[in-house]
Amino acid sequence: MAQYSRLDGVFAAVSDPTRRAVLRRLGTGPASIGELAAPFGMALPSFMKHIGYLEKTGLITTRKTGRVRVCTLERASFDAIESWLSEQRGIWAGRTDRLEQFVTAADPDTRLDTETLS
Amino acid sequence: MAQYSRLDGVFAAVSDPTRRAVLRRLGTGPASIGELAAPFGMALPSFMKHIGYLEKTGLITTRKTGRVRVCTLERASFDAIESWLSEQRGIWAGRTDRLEQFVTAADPDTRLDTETLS
DNA sequence: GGCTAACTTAGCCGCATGGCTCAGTATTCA
DNA sequence: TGAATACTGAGCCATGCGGCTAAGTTAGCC
Repeated sequence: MAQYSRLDGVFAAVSDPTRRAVLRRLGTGPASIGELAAPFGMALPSFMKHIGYLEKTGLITTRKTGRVRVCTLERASFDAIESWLSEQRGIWAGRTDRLEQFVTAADPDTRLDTETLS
Repeated sequence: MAQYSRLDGVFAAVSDPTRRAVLRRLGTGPASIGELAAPFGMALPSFMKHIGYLEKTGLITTRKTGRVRVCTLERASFDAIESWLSEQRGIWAGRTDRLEQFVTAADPDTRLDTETLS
């Protein structure tokens, strides 16, 4: 059991203030590592871990051009959170059937997470 | 500042599949610790840690009656997630001013210049 | 070629998380 | 009263996170 859901990673990634700040900045457009790291009084390797985490969970993508790595926000990955919220709210409303739309339309991980409980 | 910490905790709490399952179950109504723990092949003290975490972050409240502790979902605490999503989407849309209502104590990174997109 | 900028890799450290067991406490029930 | 139920507390352990430094690599420029 304990199947890993995409949600695990997404929520964990978003639980850190540094990473949320990065996501916020990337919401305005792509940026390089150095540019993103500048506002934080943090060693670059430390900052890179955050970037690596965000990329691993699919919240951002990166591409290296020359010696500069550019990060781009992946807006679609936020849908997992939205879906989860909708699911939860659907349960509160007492109509689980309704959210089948969201869940089945989402990625396999979300489905897995759903059937973990029942 | 320091209004983050709530989001930190909420997202961290929600990043665990066991805890999400608990939240889902509690969405249908209050339940005792034992009742909640039953579906998981987990020692009770381990499970209690999850409950403690959920309570600490305000996602649930608990009350002990006799020897049974009953847990209740605190729906309002989900608003923090909703607000954060709204903020993020607001940034994508290029209008930060609008979401000032939600995020009052945001940090300096929230500001951005209106350029691309409407 | 040689210098600098922009990462990148390797490795260390302290603390928190998520699991466990082995008791202990407090109700409830026969 | 005594046993069973339902937690609760203490403490151990492995892993992972978030920070650091030091050294290496690659690209761009004079």
